[in-house]
Amino acid sequence: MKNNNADNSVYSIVTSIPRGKVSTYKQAAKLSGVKNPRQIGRILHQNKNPDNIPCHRVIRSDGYLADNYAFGGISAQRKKLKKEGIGFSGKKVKTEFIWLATTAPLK
DNA sequence: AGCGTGACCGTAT
DNA sequence: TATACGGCCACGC
Repeated sequence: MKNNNADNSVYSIVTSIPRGKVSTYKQAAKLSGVKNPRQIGRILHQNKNPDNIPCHRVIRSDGYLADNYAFGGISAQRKKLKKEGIGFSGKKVKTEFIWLATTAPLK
C-alpha cells in the first residue's frame, strides 16, 4: 500500500473518533495536517479496510452526510450513525454531536 | 507543465 | 432554502 504520512494520520484521526461523535472533513484535515478537505474524501474512498475505519463518522461541515459515500450510500451511513446514538435533525447531523467542534458556528 | 475531476468550503445571488 | 461560482490542492492522464 502506498500510504503517505498524511494518509496514515488521517486514518488515525478517523479511527480515533469516539463512539457517539462525528467529525467533519474540515476538522479531520486540520487535525491530520492535510491541507485540503477534499483529500480526506479521496483517502477515505481509497480506504481498503473500512472495518477499522469508521468513515461513516465523517461528515461535511454543513452537517449533511457526504453525497458519494462509498459503502452503502448515505442511507446506510445515516443508519449506522443513528445506531451509534448520533442525533439527526432531518437529513442533517446535529452540530452538538460533532467531535471537538465546540458548538461550531454553523449556519 | 497543463487539464479535468473530486466523499469539500465559503460566499453571493 | 436552493443554485451558482470560485478557490483549494492532490491525483491521473
